[in-house]
Amino acid sequence: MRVVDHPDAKAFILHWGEMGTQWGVNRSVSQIHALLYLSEKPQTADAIVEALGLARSNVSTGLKELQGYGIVRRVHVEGDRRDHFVAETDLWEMLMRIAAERKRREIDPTIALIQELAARLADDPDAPPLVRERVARMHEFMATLATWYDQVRVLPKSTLVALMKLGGRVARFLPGKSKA
Amino acid sequence: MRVVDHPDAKAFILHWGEMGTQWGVNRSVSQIHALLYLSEKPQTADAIVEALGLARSNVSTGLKELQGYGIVRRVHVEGDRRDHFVAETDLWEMLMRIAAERKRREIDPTIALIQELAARLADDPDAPPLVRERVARMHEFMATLATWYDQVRVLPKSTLVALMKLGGRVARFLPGKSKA
DNA sequence: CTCATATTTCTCTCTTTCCTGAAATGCCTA
DNA sequence: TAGGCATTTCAGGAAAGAGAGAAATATGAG
Repeated sequence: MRVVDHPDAKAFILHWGEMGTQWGVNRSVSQIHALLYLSEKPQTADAIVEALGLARSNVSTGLKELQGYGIVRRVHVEGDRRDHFVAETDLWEMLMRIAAERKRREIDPTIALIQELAARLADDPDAPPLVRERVARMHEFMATLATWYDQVRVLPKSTLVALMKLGGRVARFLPGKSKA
Repeated sequence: MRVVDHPDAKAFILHWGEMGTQWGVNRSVSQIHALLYLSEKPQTADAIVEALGLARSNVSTGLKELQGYGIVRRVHVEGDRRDHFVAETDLWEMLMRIAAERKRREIDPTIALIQELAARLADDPDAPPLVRERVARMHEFMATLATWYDQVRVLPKSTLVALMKLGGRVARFLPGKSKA
């Protein structure tokens, strides 16, 4: 019996697909990911085609995209020539990889562009002062976030989990916040 | 002279629009936001129409959406009957509000659904054990993140900024991590 | 090396989303 | 409360994106 035959599994996959579309990921890609996440054994592209009712070509593209994010990988199954695929099941790992890839694709180029705009505006006597300032502030803000992210991403997963469990209580450790 | 007449300001607005599309926000909405962010004075809807070359109705809808996110607000200008609009210029505030709204619209309903699925699967003897487990783990993971977020969002902005500046060094404060 | 099978690429169609212009509604002022 | 100006709603058309199927390419076994 296929995973997709269970109504709750199906509901999960469909919702995951919709969720994807709201974050700029195409529906098929998210659905394929959800299916693999719920699958016990590595799945062939054809099994995915059958389970989700998508075109073979579409599944191929989707799998490539998911591998690009590093959250799905190809595995070899003994005695079968076809490629099989499995999803990353550690959710922390999954989140970190998606974040890393979206930063690389979208955030980093944005920071680079804004930096260039800020630099040009700084030297331009015709630039409206407020535009100059706001673009500079935006660059500074995004660069700060990026730096923070780069530091946090390399922490061991166990440390991240511990920090998360700590929640708002991390604030205690700041100077002048020792009480709470 | 309009902000949009400066080439770098225009580049900023166009890029912001594209960025929006990649995150599921429509191009016009993001462009309107960028324009207001760079504008010194409150702008009328008609000024936005003229600056961005959009239809009046489209601008109206976009402004409503931005107000829904809480990052643009209507202001009254003395002696002018028309509505004027300004963007939130504190970038921390902006980010937090966008996060809050997207959580409310997309994440919370997702958690609710997955919780329900997990509950049903737990009672269903026909549910594949692995599906049961994976859905439960997904719920747990998202709920943990949501709880963390709820705790962090209420910290004063100054505390958040301080924590960010601390970067990876927060890890020092964890038990067993005193060195570093 | 050849054939069979698996995978990817490409183009065209279909769907969805976006945007516009017109009509309707709301609101202020006289 | 009537008239004008401002805003919103709505339905149709345009643009963008997703998906299907056919053709091309790659891979591996014999």
